[in-house]
This record gives sequence, C-alpha cells and structure tokens, in this order.
Amino acid sequence: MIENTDSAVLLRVRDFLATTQLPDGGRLPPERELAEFLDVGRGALRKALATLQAEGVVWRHVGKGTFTGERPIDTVADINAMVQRTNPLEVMGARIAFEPEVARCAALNATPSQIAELRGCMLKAQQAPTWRLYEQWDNRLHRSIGEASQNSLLLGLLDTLNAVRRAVTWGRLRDTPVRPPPDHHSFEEHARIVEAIADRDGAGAADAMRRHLRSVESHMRDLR
Amino acid sequence: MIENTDSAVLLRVRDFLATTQLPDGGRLPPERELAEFLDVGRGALRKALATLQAEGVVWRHVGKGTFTGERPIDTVADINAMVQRTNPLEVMGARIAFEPEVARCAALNATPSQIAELRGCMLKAQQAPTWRLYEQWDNRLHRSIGEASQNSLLLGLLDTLNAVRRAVTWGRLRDTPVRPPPDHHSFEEHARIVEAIADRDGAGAADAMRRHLRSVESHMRDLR
DNA sequence: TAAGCAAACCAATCATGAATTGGTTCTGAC
DNA sequence: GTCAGAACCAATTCATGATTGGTTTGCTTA
Repeated sequence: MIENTDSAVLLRVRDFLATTQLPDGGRLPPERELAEFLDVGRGALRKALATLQAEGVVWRHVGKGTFTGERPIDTVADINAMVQRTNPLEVMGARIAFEPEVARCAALNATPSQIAELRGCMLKAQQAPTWRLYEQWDNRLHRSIGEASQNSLLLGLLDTLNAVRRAVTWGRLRDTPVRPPPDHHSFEEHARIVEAIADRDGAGAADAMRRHLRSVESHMRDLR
Repeated sequence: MIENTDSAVLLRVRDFLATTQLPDGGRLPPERELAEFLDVGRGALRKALATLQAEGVVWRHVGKGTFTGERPIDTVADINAMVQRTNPLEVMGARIAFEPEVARCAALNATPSQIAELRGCMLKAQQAPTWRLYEQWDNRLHRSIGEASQNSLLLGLLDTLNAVRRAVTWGRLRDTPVRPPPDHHSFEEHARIVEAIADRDGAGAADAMRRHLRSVESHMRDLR
C-alpha cells in the first residue's frame, strides 16, 4: 500500500468527486464500496469524509448514504409557534389579505372540473342541515379554491393558515342544532366568488372573496 | 334474513356507530367484517356507508379503511414536502400573489421605527459590494416589510414562503464577483415600495411590490 | 507503542413482496 | 329487478430483509 496518510486519502476523495462529476445532491457510493475502489481502509475514508462534511462539500445520514452539497433544510413551519403568537383578529386579517389573491389565481387557472367541484361545495353548504356540516363544506369550498389556483405552494400556505385558524378558533364551533337560515349572508357571497371564478374574472373573484371575509369578520364581532 | 332495506341497514350502521363509541377519527372494522357482523350484504353496507360519508359522519379511503369524523387534509406544513411539490415558477407566482398584500398591511400598520428600518435595508442593499450581500439585504428588506405588517401570522406565512423559495432556488446564487450595477432595476422599485409604505398608501405599496416582483420574474426568465 | 486495516455489530433507512381494504364487476338465486 | 355473494382491481399498509453510515473490537504492521 502506498502512503495512505490522512491528507493523501483526502486528496484522493476530492479527486474522485472531481472526476465523477455528480449532479448537485447526488449520491456517492457506499463507504464500503468507495473504500475498496480507492484502495483505502474504511476508517481512513471516513476521516476524509468527515473533513469534507465539515467543509460542507458533502453530507451524510445513516441508512441514506453520502450526498454532495449541503444537507437539505428540515425546518417545518411550526404551526404551534404561530398559534401562540397570534390571535383570532390576526387570523382574520391574514385571511383577508391572502385568500382574495388565492381566489384571483383560481379564477385564472381553475379547470372546468374544479369549477364544478366549487359549485358542488357551495350547494352542499347551502343544504347543510346543521351548522357543523355547513362549516365543513365551507372549509372545503375555501380549500378547493386553493386547489383551483393550480399552485401547490399557495395551497400549502393556505393549509398552514387554515391549520392555525382551526387551532386558534378551537372550541368555538357553534353546536346550535339549528341549520343556517336560507338567507344566510354567506350563501350569496359564496355564489359571487364561485361565479367570478367561473367567469375567469380574477379581480371580481378577489373582490368577492374580500367582501365575504369582511362580512364574516363583522359577524364574528357581533357574536361577542 | 330480516328486512334489509336500505334504511334498515343505515339504521343498523348508525346504531353500531353509537354503541361502539369510537374516538373521533377512529377506524371502523373493514367492510367485509362489518357486513358479516351486522348480518348484511356488503353492497347494502356500502350504500349505507356512502350515505354516512355524504353526511360527513365518516370518510373512507382505499387501502386505509373507514374512519369517523372528517377527512383530515394533509396539511403540508412540512417545508420539504412543499419544496418537492413546487417549482421556481410557482414560487414566483405565490410571491406575486402574497407579498403585495403584505406590503399593503405594512403601509397601514408600520411604526415609524419600522419604516426607518426599511429605509436602512434599502440603503444597505444599494451599497452592497457583492451580489451575495445584496441578496442578503434584499431578503431582510422583504422580511422587514412582513414585520411591519404587524401581523405575526402573515409574517409566519412569509417566512414559510421564503424558506421554500431559498430551498427551491438553491444553488442558483449568482457568484459573479461584480456588485449590482448602480442602476439595478430593483433599487428604484424598492424605493417606491418603501415610500408608499411611509406614505401610508396601501394600494400604492401593493402595486409597487407587484411591479417589483414582476420585474424580478422577467429578469429571472431572461437568465435562462 | 501507535496507526491502520478488516471484521463484526448497531440503528436508521430503504426496498420488496404479501396481506389488507375500499371500489367495481359479474353471476346466480329469489 | 334486486340483492347477496364471489372474484377481481388498485391503493395502502405491514412485515421482513437488505443497505448504509456510525461504532467497537481485535489483529497486523511498521
């Protein structure tokens, strides 16, 4: 065996990385294979890889392997943290800021089947025999609008917003056995939103959604 | 077999749900078992379950089973999940939809010290000696606008959006050693945004932010 | 003695195939 | 026609073994 000092092994691994130009985030051979290929003991190879990992050239994980580039971020949007910092008023403000623009995107991108889905949710909400079911279909309508935006990132943000909303307004569900009155303000507002989306009227959809949420907000205040 | 009309089966299933009080979200026995237990044909049982599902009492999924309560939406609070589903184009679309409204809120709610902070970030970005530092101060400017909205939930959503953006556009950082040119388009656009916020001009701030992001988007396309 | 290599072992992960489950279609009995 | 039963399909779950980075042990060699 030739000189297998630490720096020599490190150089050989660097050379391997340079010659076999892996795509960024690409996977290196397993340590055992790479050690044999480079004619190096596994321990020495691991030392070199540790150095490269410290440099940020590669990252490793048990069971996964060794990869080029930096370790992908593992931050999850901490919904609990948001819940503790915020309050129902902020939630409503965020909805009024965010959802109209989602509706605008939906108006521009919704497929016919998605528009049919929106109409279906709307009808189910109108015919809901209880408040609980009404809210369920109302939620689904709003999320379907997010799906209709055809933007998975917008949908993800909307889901996050809704998760926070549910956590914040938890336990406030109306358990009144009565059903929403046939002239409930939301029904016509929902219809305006859905029709604007069906008409591909982005500005109209955004405006209708804004009016709807403002209406919900004012009724929320009346309850207190 | 006794009378197994649809309503009778439905009643028997409801009774089963009532007696075996499952936790919300609990799982019912498989259709085959439940049908035998209730001494009912599987088809009839499925009819009843379909009704219950339409009512929102249960939800079903192939391979998973039948569960009580509402179908949980797979909330993608996991940024990695969002990153894998989305793409740079969607990220830009989400920014254009979301950030102008954040700027609008900021115009209405920013404190004087926050406005000063915005001006500071703007100047630092203009004087940045490298592209990397410019992007750093640009990022901070956009986040400061989120802080100025005085809505922690909007700020949280903005942070989530930015985390996804960083992950998606990763490795595309310009490492050109040169600094942004003094007439870089963003400088004037930033100034318009900040001044609109300082003037408490919500519509103007939203408009300026939208123009800015559209400009960034078009330059992004030119690079390819 | 000290360093390095090989082997064995551990825990996390991945890959594969069998079993499970809701959804569908067909047949036969009434 | 209707309905129960069987068979089949596709999505999902579950169990099992293989893979992989991390660690320890022991032997060899300089």
